[in-house]
Amino acid sequence: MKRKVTLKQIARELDVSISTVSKALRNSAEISDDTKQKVQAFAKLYNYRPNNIALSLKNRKTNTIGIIIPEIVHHFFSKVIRGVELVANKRGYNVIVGLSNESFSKEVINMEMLANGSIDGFILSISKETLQQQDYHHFNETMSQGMPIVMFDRVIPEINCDKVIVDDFKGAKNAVKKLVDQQCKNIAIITTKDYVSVGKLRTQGYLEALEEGGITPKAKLILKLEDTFNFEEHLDVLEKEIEQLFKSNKKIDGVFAVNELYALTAMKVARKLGFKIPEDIQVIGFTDGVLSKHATPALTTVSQHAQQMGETAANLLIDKLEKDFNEEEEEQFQTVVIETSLVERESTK
Amino acid sequence: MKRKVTLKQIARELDVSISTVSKALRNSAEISDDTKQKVQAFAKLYNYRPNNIALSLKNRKTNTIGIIIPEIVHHFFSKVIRGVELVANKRGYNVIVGLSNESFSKEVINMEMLANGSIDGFILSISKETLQQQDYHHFNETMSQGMPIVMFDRVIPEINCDKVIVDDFKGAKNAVKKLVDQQCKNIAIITTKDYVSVGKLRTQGYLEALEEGGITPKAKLILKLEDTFNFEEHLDVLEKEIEQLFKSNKKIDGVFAVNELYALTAMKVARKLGFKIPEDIQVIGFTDGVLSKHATPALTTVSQHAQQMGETAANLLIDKLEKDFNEEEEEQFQTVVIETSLVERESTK
DNA sequence: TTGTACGCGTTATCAA
DNA sequence: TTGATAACGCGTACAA
Repeated sequence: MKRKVTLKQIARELDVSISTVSKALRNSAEISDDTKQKVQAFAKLYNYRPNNIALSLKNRKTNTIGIIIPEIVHHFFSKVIRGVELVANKRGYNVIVGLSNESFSKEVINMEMLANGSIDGFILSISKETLQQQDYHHFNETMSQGMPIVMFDRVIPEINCDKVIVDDFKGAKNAVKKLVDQQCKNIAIITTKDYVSVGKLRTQGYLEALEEGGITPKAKLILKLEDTFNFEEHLDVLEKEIEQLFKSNKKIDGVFAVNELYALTAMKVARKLGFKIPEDIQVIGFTDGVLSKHATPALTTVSQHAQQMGETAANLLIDKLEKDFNEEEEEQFQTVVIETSLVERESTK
Repeated sequence: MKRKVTLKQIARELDVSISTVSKALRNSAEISDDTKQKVQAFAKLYNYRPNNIALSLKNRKTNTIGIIIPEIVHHFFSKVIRGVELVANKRGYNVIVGLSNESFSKEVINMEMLANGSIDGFILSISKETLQQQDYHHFNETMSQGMPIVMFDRVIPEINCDKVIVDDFKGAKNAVKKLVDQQCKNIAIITTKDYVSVGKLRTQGYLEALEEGGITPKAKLILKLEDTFNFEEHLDVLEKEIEQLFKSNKKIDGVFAVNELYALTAMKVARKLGFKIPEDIQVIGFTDGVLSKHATPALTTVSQHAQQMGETAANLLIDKLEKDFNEEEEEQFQTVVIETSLVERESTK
């Protein structure tokens, strides 16, 4: 079990100095062709590769991006990672993943762990608990130490950093507009409590689409669910909530759900209650998941273009990392909005 | 934009030596309480944290695990990552992710990149292209440099390393046995070409279950699909293949599919052809995905316990990393088999 | 009780 | 053309 070969070992073996070896390997003009040949041949034989850690220490640059997400078993987030990884690799960076598991403390710990020299910058989406507690000191501290952050999807307007977001408002509005155009008169929305920024924005889009369609929004058609509750594991609770919605509003003919699970559950409950989709009730979800495509009927959705979000975030971050610090007068932050698109499937007419 | 504070800066500021600061922070008995207090207070004020990279270089240990997977937008793999991350974090390690995208060259490049000092060991699942080409030099080279590898799911028997696998054979056999017990007489299997080891093993399980059930396997009930082809994006091709299977074998009353997509597509096609599930045809899939749970009807599956695989792999790797090298005479490799379990839903009686 | 020196692996600068 | 030295940030054995 041989260790990785180092410059020092090559130097000793060939009876030259370390710096000669280093220069020879980088094809420096200072070194004679003779020595270069000798060194390079030896290095090749022993498969020499510079040690990344040593380079990181010397250059004070790790060429590694940290990505902190609330959950990885989730199509949206795994697609974002794929996008980040794609761009990162292309531009010579590695990606190190931290999961907050929607917990504030895990988010903080993970970030501190990585911020101590392991990475050059963060790409992250804020955990629900953090959003709820509104404690953002760790973001500000990280940035004040000169480590850039790019936030995506779940972002905070008050924090000064690059952001990549979906146009939640417009995406929701277009979706609901579609329902209005299809002659739906009683359109319900299944959404989250307002502290989840995306839930709030999507609700606003819903409201505006109704207004523009000449429909007066009704409070009882707005179902706001506590999103910290783990519905994935307690589907029955979710089903009851939605069943209640349908039962107390028998004229519902359209549903806009702010995520995939809500949408699918709505379809399931509706069917159970004897409604036909899309004949009696049309349903649209807001998601990038796989469930929609394979559901029966296949769900019409607002696509978020998750991979593109990841790519954009990675490019923003790396651009910042590689920017020449001299030329910039004032630090500039951008917010890139990724346009959504409506993917029409079978749950709408 | 202040940089991260280092021992050196604290030393200069307090007019003591670097090592005094270092010792004071680690609460060494050598240092006077007075100095300790002073140093610790200052460190706290400036939020001093040791630089991970420097520690890695010094200790020749990064406390980071590299995980290489073929694809991240996939429930099985993302669940494995979650398992790895969970254990890794608990034991003080970070996780750095590399995607091979099912490509041999990307797998090699990614591994080389990480093997040069960035990580202490690998957890990986082999790409399809690598399996097909049967070129495993990069695994052997990595290990010969003293970097341990734990393979999961897609493994190679000939390679000497720790492995975590699912009992594909038994899982498949149990599933098919279930169909036999339910009085299915014409059970088809939708599987992959044999170079994907899991496909092969699952096919063998299928065959043995039939034998034991007193059913003679028929070649025309075995559909082997080219798995390098991207069915997810060309679903119509997959549908045609399966439709063909049903049409030329009208008596099919049971289907065992080696993955989620095949199973769902089989259900879809069967329904299209007028069959009822599970009345006319019962279907079982082999997967850990979400689609199964939310499909209509919900799909009975062989669960692989992906997260547990990840946890097991991480524990194996870290155990090896932290093992005292003196006490070991001969390097021992283990293969841990994770038992599958049959999750019965609505697609079987 | 404090400080000096060294080494982890690399590169850049300067001296020989 | 080659080599010695310093530096990146840290911890520790040893000297003062």
